[in-house]
Amino acid sequence: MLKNGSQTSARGSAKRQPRSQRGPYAPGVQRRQELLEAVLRIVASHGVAAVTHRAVAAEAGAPLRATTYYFATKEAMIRDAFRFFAEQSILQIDEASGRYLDRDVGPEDAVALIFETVVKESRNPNTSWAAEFELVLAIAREPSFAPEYRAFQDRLDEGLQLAMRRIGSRHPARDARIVLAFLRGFELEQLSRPERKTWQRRMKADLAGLITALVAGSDPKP
Amino acid sequence: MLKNGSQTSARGSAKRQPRSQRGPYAPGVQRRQELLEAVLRIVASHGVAAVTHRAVAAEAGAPLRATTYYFATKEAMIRDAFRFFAEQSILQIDEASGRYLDRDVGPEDAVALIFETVVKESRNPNTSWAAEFELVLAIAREPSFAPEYRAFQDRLDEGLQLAMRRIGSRHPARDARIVLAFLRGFELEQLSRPERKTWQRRMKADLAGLITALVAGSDPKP
DNA sequence: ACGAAGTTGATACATTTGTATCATGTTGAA
DNA sequence: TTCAACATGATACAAATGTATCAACTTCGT
Repeated sequence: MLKNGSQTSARGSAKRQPRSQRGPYAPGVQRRQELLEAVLRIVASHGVAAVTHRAVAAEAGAPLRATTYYFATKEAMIRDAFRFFAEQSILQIDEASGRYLDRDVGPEDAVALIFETVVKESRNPNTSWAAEFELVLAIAREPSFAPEYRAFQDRLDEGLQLAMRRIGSRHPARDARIVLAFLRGFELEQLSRPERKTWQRRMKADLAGLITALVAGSDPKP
Repeated sequence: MLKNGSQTSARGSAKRQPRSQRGPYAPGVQRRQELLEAVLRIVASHGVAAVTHRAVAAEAGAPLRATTYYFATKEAMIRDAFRFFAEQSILQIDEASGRYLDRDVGPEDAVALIFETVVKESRNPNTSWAAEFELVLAIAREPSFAPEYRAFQDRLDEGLQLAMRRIGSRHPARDARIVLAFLRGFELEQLSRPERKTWQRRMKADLAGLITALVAGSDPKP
C-alpha cells in the first residue's frame, strides 16, 4: 500500500535562499512541512497506525532519510504533525470567520458561517475530520497530545459562542457546546456512511433546526 | 506493553458439556468469545492497530495458537470482534430501554432513559465509545465493516425516535438525529479531556436543555 | 477402552518497521 | 575557492508481527 515510485527527490535541485534571508518558510522548513502534510494525509486516509517513515517519505516524495533527519523519532513526527494540524485549523477558522465579522447575522447567516467554518474547510486533507478523530483517540491514550488540540477547540468554542450570542441565544456557552457536539457527531456518522454523497443538505437543515430551536425555546431557569 | 505473564491457560481443565448438548455457549464458542472480548478491550484502550495475535492471546489468557485457530486471519478476527460489539450494543440498548417502555415519559424521563441507554452502558469495555469510534474510522477505510454497525445505529435511532415522539416532538426523525449526533460529539470531546471526571452532570444538563428546546420551539414548516 | 474431533505446544520464517551508521553530495558565506 | 552546515545515499540490524507446520494432548460419544 502507498507504494509510490517517485522516491527520486522531486526537488533535488531547488534553488535556495541565502541563509541570512531564510525566513520561516525557507527550504528545510519547507521540506519539513511537506513531511508533516504527508503525515496528515496518511493519518486521514489510513490512520495513525499507517504512519511509517517509509510511507511518509513516499507520500511526500522525499527521501527516506529525510524523515529521520527532520524528526528525532516517529512519535515526535506524529506529535509535530498534530501540532501543525491544530495550527492550520485555527488559521482556517480565523480566516473563514473573518469573512462574517462585520455583517449583522441572523440564524441563516450563522448556519452559513458555521458551515463554512467548521464543515466545508475540513475537506482540506490537512484539517479533515478523519484526522481530527484520530487525534482525539490519540489524546485519549496519550494525554500529552492534548494541549495543541485544546487550543484549537477553545478557538472553535469561542467562535461558536460569539455566533450564538449574536443571534440571540440566552445560553451562548451551553448552546455553543451543543452545536459543536452536534457537528462532530454528525460528521462522525458520515464517516460511517461512505456511500452518502448528499449529506450536506441534510446537515444544513438539521443545523438550522437545531439553532432555531435553541435560540427560540430555551429559558428553563431564568 | 500488554505483557501479561498469565500465558498458562487459566481454564486448561474446564469441564465440558456433552457435545450433543452444546448450545451456542459451549466451550469453543466460549473461548472464542473471550478472545473477541479481549480484542475489544485492546481496541478500546490501545486502538485497532494494537490488536495483534500475541496481544490478544495474552489479554484473554489464552494460548497464542488459539487466535490462529479460531480466526482464519487477523482481519477476520477484528471483523468478528466488531460484529460482536454491535450485537452486544443492541442487546444492551434493548435491555435498558425495556425498563422504560411501560412508563409514561416526560422530558426528564427521556433524559434518564437516553443517559442510561446510550451513555452509562457504554462504560462496559465491550461497548465503549472509544471502541465505537475506532469502528467508525475502520468503516471509513473499509466499507465492508459497515453492515453490522448500521444495524446497531438503526436500532439506536429507532429508540431515540420513539422517545422523542413520546415526549411530544413534532420532528421525531430530525430530533433523534440531532440528539444522537450531540451524544456522539459530546462523548468524543470527553475522550480528548481525560482529566475530566465530572462530565456526566454537564452532559445531563446539556442534554436536558437540548431536548427541551427541540420539543418546545420547533415548527418551521408545519 | 478407543478413536475421532477439538485444542494446544513449540517452533519457524519471511516481512515490515524504527532507527543507526558512515560516507557522499550540495549549498552559501567567507 | 574553501569550508562548515545542511541534506541525502546506501545499507544494516534487531525487534515485532502474521501465519504456517507438525506433533502432542484432551475430551467425549460410542
